[in-house]
Amino acid sequence: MCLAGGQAAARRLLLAQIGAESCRTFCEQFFNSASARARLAAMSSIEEDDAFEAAAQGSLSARAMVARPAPYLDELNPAQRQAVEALDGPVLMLAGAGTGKTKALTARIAHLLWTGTARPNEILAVTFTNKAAREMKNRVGRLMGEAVEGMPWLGTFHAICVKLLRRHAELAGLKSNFTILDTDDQIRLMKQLIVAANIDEKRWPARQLAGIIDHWKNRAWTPEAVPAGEASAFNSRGVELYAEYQARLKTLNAVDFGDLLLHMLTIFQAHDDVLAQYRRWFRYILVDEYQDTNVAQYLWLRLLAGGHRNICCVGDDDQSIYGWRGAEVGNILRFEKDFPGAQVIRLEQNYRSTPHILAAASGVIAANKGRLGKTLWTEAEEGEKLRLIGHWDGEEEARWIGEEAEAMQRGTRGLNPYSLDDMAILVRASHQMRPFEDRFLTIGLPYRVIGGPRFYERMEIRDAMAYFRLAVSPDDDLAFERIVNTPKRGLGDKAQQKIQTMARSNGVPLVDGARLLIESGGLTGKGARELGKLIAGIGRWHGAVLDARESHIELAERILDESGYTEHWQNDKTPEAPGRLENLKELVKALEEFENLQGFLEHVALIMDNETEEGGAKISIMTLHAAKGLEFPVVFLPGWEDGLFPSQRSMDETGLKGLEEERRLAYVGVTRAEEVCTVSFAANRRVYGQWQSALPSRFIDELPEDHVDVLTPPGLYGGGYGAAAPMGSGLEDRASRADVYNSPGWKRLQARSAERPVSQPRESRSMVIDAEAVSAFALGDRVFHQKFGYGQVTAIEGDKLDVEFDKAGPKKVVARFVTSADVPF
DNA sequence: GAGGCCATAGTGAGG
DNA sequence: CTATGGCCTC
Repeated sequence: MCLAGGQAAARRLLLAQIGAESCRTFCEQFFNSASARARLAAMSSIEEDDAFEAAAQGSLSARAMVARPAPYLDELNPAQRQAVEALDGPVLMLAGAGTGKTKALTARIAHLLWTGTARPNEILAVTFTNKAAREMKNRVGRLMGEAVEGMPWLGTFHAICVKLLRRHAELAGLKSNFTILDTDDQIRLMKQLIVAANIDEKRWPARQLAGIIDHWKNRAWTPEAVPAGEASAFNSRGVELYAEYQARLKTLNAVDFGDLLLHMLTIFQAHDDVLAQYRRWFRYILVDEYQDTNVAQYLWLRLLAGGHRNICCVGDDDQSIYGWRGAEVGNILRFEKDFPGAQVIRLEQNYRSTPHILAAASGVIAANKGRLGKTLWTEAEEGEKLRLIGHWDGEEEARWIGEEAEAMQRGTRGLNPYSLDDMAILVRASHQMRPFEDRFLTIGLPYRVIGGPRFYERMEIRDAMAYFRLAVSPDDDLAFERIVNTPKRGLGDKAQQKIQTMARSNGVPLVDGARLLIESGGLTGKGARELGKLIAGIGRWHGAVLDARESHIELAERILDESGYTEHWQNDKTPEAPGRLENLKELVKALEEFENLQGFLEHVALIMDNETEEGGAKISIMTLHAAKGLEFPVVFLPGWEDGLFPSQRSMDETGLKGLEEERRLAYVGVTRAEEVCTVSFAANRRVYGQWQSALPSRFIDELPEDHVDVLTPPGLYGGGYGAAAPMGSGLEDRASRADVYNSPGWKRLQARSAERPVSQPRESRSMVIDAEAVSAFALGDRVFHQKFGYGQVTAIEGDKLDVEFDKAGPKKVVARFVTSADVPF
């Protein structure tokens, strides 16, 4: 846009030349020469659409010019190859778990490039996560032999929409430098609106409103378009608040995540010329994880693909697990209707799991109705059956998995040792992680939690970011609100109220409002002095940003020091303070990868992962949702109990639909495993401090018997399970204990275990110990307990011992939980 | 204005 | 049971 005329003409010429080259040379140049990359990088810039179109028009259709066969095709199986070579027209690639979906998708991109069918910038490839986008970029690069810097339109829905919306911001009533609010900002904004609307924010919390509005945006409903049937939402005032929220965002020159898509969708719908332009640009469209698309994304894709219909969607209806987030499985089920004549290609050869694991997964998912249907098969060796084990309570489950992980790590199962990195524990809900963390901490088993609170969501990081945001744009009111009294500047509610009033009555941003307030003498004393310093600071930092002489890293450090924020945490004596200072250092370090603060902020708004990872091998703990797309040789699936998994709440909310989504989640869980998959459940679990019993999950009944191996834990059934009740747990009184054993799942489990020969080749360590343990102790014996460590027996009462532990002091313990300290195992 | 106490709530999680 | 948030007191 702002190129000097001569330069622009030169670039036009250059681009036209590229277009006229044979595609082989083109690819070679593009991927192998730095200058060609630079040219393409320039070409991909959003500001150069004139040049872009010129190039597109001046190009030859070079498709037929390939002489050499493409190298990546040899690595594909027939179905994958078919999916890769069907370049024109609508294609639905139904790719089961572990069938080489990403491989096919990236090969398809490579094929588009290699055959000269499309240039890198004519391909729109959308994913849901940054991780998926990154991986795809890397893999296309590897196939083509170089990093792909010239694929500007490979990214997440949101990242692509940001690029587009910056270009067309004015059509949505925004300036192109709009800010992107995160969830935290949104909620604070809504809270203000709720209070302003005189609604009791206790009964109607902002979080809930945020959820409703998000839901509406996912359905592509603008405030005007929300159907009347939804009007009762949020005390009947949901739509009204939604409209106010949107208006407020507009005045703040801000958007939330949902808006990124919705604004672009409305622009496409209202401006034929804009839509037509992008239909010309994006000649080939690829969509990953199509089963996860919501209505807004679906409509967006349909509009863009509407002309040429060169759209390839990849997905697996059996892995649709984001219905609660607005995803519509219907989108994938309906694909052939939406795009008549579409080719449907099924990828069914699985390269990940053993036949037993696949069969178990298929057995579970078969119970769902309305599937497109796939039959996964594999050439892999038979391997082990899926293992099933019941436990008395959640702690025992955690203990057993800990021991099992250690055993597998040592290779004592008669198999090769596995690294802890090869193992994962997949849970339904994040609170299930805790027993494992507790257990692993006590036995010193290294673990990592995937998907915990993320780096950029931590308080100190968000505070620091707010300072950076103010330095870049001083009129960022939400950022100002966040840090005006952080660190404490003696500016409480009342002072902040005054600033708000002053700003609003003068129609200026909060910083200016604050300045006016001081000048008018409306604020005095310490507060005024501190506020004055803050305002001066913001002015200075903003100057430094504009000036750009100082490196942005030094500037960032200076901002944190001058604002007193670093000092604030240095003076803080809570145990978290050192960690927070560490995080701030990390943040500054992260700046190094960017050229300036603006670039960094843009990046962070869309990318929130925390990728710092060091240390040795660790077992991974994560939710089933977080595990999608990952694979591990060894997978543990604990907590398969009705109510927990399938989740009661999910079933209550959406009935059969919810249950089916839970079942798909089970399918996702099992199919993460390559070699060993262990499902477990506990008869009792402490939930919010209360003991609750549960029946084994109905999904356990759905596991086909021929592919399941029932492991018999010691002391749970087959006699003597009462001994396993932890002391003082209150379980002794539980009348419902027997009920557990009346469920079909349990009976089946017992029937299965009865079929098994008495001695099994693999017995857990505690089983062996157990046999000796019951009668093996005498007063004064040295014993070892997994939780309490070493100690000495001071009394014996049946199967209960009083033990004086060296570290933990006197405790009553059940004999089978201790081992003789003299006997090494 | 800040710190402490009490009440309350508590799936899943991408951008 | 624990984390968070609002309210009340100093």
